[in-house]
Amino acid sequence: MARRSKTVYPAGPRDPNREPTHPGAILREDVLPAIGEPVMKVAKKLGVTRQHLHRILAEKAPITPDMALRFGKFCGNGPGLWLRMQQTHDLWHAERALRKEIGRIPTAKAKAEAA
Amino acid sequence: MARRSKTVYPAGPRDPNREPTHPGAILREDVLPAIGEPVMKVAKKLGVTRQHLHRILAEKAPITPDMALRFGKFCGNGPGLWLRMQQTHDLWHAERALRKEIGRIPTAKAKAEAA
DNA sequence: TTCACATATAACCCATTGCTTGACACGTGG
DNA sequence: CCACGTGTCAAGCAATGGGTTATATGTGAA
Repeated sequence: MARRSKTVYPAGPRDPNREPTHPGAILREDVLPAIGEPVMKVAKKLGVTRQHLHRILAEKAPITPDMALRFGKFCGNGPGLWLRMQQTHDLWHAERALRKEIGRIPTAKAKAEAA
Repeated sequence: MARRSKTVYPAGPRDPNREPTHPGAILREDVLPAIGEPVMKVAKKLGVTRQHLHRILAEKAPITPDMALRFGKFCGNGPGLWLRMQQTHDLWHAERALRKEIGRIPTAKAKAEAA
């Protein structure tokens, strides 16, 4: 099993201080080992360069909708999983980067329009 | 109520031939009217230019994680909704654009490694 | 009428991103 | 040696997100 977290079970609600797992980690630690094919061939089948696949595995490139569709087909589980993981990851980083700015945005109250 | 679909209830599974609603449509047709504030002021509060907000309302700019956080705070419902809508929208378009290419990607079978 | 303020759209510019190409060092097995 | 693989880097390119400026249109008040 992958060594991504010490938490075993149950996971409980997300810890906002831990960076959400990059989908590349799952691919690197779980998926590709299970497949057992060399990265070169996988990249070829996916229709991307081996360098780009490496960068995803190194968590240096994100899973775009494009890539989610490719992995989804290749893994047989559809694009949703990969896309959601990436989105969670992105959101976590954006939240950190914009925390101060978001704090300044007021919450709008719905105007009581005509009944 | 907005005139985005003839379907009333129940919605049923997604119709793959209909383009998923762009989040800008919800903002334009439901949210902003309910708020009742001029676009200029909303843009100011969100911390973006009014032109950019217009582009979103015209469905010509996407909801990025950045913008999702802003709308999430402003609307009080968090970024998830907006981000998911955009993702669904993006995925639908990517699926169309890459249909042929994805078809060529084989589905990998897990190698039966050591027991 | 003019003025202030709003909507809505378009063109341009710029920094960033996703991905490819090409190259490099390194390892392993025939 | 050589074929094949891993892993990383730098340069380049096309596309994108967003700001800035400008223009056309509309509306209510002095």
